[in-house]
Amino acid sequence: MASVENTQEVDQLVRAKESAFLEFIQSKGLKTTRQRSTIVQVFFRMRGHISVEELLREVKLVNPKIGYATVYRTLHLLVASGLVEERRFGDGLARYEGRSEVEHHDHMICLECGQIFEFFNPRLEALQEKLAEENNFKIYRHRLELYGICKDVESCQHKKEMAARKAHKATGG
Amino acid sequence: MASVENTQEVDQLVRAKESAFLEFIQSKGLKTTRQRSTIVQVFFRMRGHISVEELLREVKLVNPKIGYATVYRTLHLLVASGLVEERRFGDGLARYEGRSEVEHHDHMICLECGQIFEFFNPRLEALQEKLAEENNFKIYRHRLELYGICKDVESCQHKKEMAARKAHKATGG
DNA sequence: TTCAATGCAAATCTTTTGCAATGGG
DNA sequence: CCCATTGCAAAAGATTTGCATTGAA
Repeated sequence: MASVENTQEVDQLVRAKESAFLEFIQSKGLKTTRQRSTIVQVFFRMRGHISVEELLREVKLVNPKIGYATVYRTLHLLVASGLVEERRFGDGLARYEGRSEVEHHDHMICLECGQIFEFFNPRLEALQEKLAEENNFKIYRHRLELYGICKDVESCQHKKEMAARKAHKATGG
Repeated sequence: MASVENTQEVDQLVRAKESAFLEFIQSKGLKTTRQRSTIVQVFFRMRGHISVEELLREVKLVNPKIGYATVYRTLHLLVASGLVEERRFGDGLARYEGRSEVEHHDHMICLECGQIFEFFNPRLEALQEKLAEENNFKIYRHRLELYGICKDVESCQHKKEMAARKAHKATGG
């Protein structure tokens, strides 16, 4: 689910993110370390909604001495810096997202294949603002997740229909 | 946050919920027990977004012998029966909601006082459906949570403003 | 009588923390 | 040099599970 990429484009993005992180680190009077550098670079080279375990696995390929604690601590710093967002989709473990965090977006989660799609709609955002206003509520942030079945490459909706038909056939005859 | 009520109306609702639960239990070939009955009755007598700990506390007032394990197990059955919904608002512990689950609704969570408000808007629902359709996605369920500051009885927005002003005054002079 | 349910404690899983050793500024 | 950071292991907090005992059907 969380793959690693290597292109010039990615290199550039990783460098930009890392220097933004260093700026944050320094602004707080904290220290730049080999471990933090490794974790940040590996993180931004990954794509998707990354769990701590997934990140640690990749980090260990670069430096096997780095452990859970440092990864957790660095992720917290990344979240504090605003470069990364923490999300929870209900399976009890945090996931971190940093690649496409520039613009806010919402999520569609496929219950069949586990894929997570991102989307954004201005009307939806506006409507939420309007509703909040009507209720004297000031929104700081929000979270919208649609859980269902996607019609992706492998066509989960198709598979689902086939399975249902098969089950019906089995019980019916 | 989770209070207990006693009115004829509530009695009736609790009885209805309990018999629905018994029906589910029996349909699955499971057994009705004193403990399950207690937990279900106490749960539906409570209001709000109930944590396991809150529920256990109330349950123990009725039967102190009942422990965490049984409460967890019964809540899972309640969720499986469709009478109760599990929610997670990001503080790392599950909350259960059963009282007003008849119609779907979304949530506004006040970051100041912790209160959780429920709301529902058909246009919002329709817009989500439309977006999903455009993306060939079939929604089974969704979750929308607005995090911010409420303007409730104690006026969190007012308190927030005062605090900011105070801080400004302190640093400014 | 039979097998699910209970209650306890132990185990699990994710995340955090204490602390001695390390290393950046 | 000073103090933040690391790495390990232990702790913490929420939830699950193993198992002997209890109790519904």
